[in-house]
Amino acid sequence: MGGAQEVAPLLLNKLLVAGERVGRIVETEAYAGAEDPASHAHRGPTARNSSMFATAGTLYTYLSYGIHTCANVVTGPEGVGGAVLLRALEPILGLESMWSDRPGVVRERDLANGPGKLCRAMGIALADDGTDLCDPHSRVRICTDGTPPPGDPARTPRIGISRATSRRWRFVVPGTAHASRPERSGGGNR
DNA sequence: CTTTGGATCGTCT
DNA sequence: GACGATCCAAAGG
Repeated sequence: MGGAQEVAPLLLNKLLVAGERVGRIVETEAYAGAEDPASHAHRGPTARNSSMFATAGTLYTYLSYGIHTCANVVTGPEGVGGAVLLRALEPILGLESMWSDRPGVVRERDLANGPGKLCRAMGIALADDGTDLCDPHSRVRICTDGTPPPGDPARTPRIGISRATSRRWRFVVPGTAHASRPERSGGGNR
């Protein structure tokens, strides 16, 4: 496995499974280790981010703004602290559960078009931190239905951070209606 | 449509 | 004691 910024676009179009719920990943962000000032791993391992330093394929969940759970895929190698934040997905299976866990939502595309919403819709919690996403027996895991990652993912700066804002480490499936923000018109990709 | 501010709490300074 | 890898409702154009 390479660095987080290499893995992030490869996770696009993969399936995230949590119990009976399944969604297709359409938006990711890369966060590196000590070298990345915007990463939780920037200041080294702590009690909160310890699973970020685990082996590749580990789930790292954390509490955001005291309210929301966010989910990351650790990219390894062990001890580095690189991870990919899962920012949005397209609901595939288990829609009934998603609707009931997302009261007030009207449009299907609003079920999981944000990192906090994604965890809520999928039923992923802080307790799932440390899960082995590659183990077929895990409640939360990642697999594929054969759909390859897009050859030309949209690339933008990461959202919601105040440091290292010039790095364009956010990746989106082109044309998706399920990203956290609409496709910007006019295109243009580096 | 865009902008603004409140919610809420664990973690680190 | 301050600050978030966010979300939503409310208010303004």
